[in-house]
Amino acid sequence: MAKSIQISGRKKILLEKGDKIYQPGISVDCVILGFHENELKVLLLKVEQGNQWALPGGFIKKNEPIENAAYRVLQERTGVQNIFLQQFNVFGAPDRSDASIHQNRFLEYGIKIPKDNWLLQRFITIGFYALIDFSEVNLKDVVSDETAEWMDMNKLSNLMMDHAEIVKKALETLRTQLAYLPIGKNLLPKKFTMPELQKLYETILNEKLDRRNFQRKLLSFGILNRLTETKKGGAHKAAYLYTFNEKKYQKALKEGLYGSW
Amino acid sequence: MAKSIQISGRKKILLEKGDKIYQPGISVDCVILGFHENELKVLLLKVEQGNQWALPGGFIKKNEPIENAAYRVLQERTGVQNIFLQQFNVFGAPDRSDASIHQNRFLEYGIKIPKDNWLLQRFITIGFYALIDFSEVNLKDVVSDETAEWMDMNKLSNLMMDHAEIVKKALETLRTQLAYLPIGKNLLPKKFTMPELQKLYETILNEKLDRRNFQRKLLSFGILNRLTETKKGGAHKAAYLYTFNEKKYQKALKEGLYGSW
DNA sequence: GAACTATTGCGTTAATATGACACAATATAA
DNA sequence: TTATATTGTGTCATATTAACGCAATAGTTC
Repeated sequence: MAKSIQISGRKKILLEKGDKIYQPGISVDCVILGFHENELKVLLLKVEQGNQWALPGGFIKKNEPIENAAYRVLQERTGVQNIFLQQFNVFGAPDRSDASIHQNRFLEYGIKIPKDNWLLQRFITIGFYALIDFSEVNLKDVVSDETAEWMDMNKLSNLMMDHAEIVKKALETLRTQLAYLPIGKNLLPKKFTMPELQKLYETILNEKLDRRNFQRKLLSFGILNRLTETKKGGAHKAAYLYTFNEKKYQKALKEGLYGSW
Repeated sequence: MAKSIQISGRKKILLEKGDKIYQPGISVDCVILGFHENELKVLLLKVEQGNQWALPGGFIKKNEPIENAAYRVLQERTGVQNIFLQQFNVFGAPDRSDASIHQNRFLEYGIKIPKDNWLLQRFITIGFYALIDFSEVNLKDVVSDETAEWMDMNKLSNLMMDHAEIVKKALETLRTQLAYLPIGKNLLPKKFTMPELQKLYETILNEKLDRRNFQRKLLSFGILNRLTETKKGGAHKAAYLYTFNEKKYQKALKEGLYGSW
């Protein structure tokens, strides 16, 4: 009970005086992607009212770099350190904001809705996508009445506002980046097998790939180290384990996998 | 003289009451690219004080789509209709803003600098890049004391604030997009020759390309129509003129030039 | 513990794309 | 008319990609 009041107090301060701390009219929203049981997952928060889901988001402090704000959101929700984080698009349709949630909160507090309250204005949001290792995530509920949950990318429904569009754009961006960036590292555990990596690619691209050609292509990038260990327990021939070669991986991140033209 | 006062009055209103009209703390900046005499050009504005140059930028009206704001800037400066316009990155380092310009303007007007004036706050800017046909541009000076000028991409200097970084990022984005988007259409006149198109690619990529292989590749995309006309007057063998096949071009814009994977 | 099964590692071949270059055609200039 | 630089078209060797074969093997079944 004490905790609830404390949280409630924090929310109330944010509601009424957030504009003293944060940049007005701008937010960040994170499309946090993980890979589990051959499914691409998105981390979503259940909003208090209704049966809707929202992307984890936040505001930018008055003196804070934007990436930092996105990183804060990630830390609060997942606790994961090793994260691939990248802004991909700004969403700013004039009617995208939905003030009703904040209005309802005023009603909860029994406060008359202040027409010029900062949260009731138009918000432009900067979309970030994050790739993280599902197995390292410990879902943290910073705010007790918000439930964080992994949802199947293919089974999303009831996303609030324009969040479905944001997720869609994030996935599109990831697909194009896949062609010239080494993507697997942040989505998979440190050690992984070639079939696992392939499943990840197939899931993102929503397309079957030839096992042998896939292996040849990824090895040709020269960013993988094959270990002597194999992954046993899989009821069939054991697959070799791989790790990313950190040095070459970083180089590929900067320069891309191809010389393009 | 009357015009100058009128303009001055408009500026003063923007300065003092812009926050009633525009979203606070957010701007758009446009990297307007043109191609002329085998050079990639950027449209820049000379700022009043000092010997500095700035990207054409503007603010977002309270009920205006972001793209619209960028488009307004383009229209004001160039008058061109057929434009490729795309947001590519948000720039929001806390120290990127430079309030001194606006502060000086207050001094000009003999007004004591209001500490909480909206223009003196931190601004986050959304970078757009635009590709336009140089030959169609009529540089318009909306504000009489601002000079708009095409500058060589390779000879930029004295850009204000973080505008050099913004231009750099725009060029990087253009280069990667070149690999899977049909770029030439908006940068060239309706009719153009293969050597001209090649020069454009070479300039953007900063790299020599083989004439014959280039032609084969671009024709293989199937987005060009060869006309029966040739471009004469070039002191040597006349080159065929081409146009973009509008239908196939639009399709390629959406789906990319390759199937990627 | 021998046979079975699904999966993995490693390889081959044909089709396609790319890179490097040769040669004939031609619009202007000399 | 000839010279010259540039364009249109084609060739060939090489690299990359797509499609597929076969032996090895971890666990399962009997």
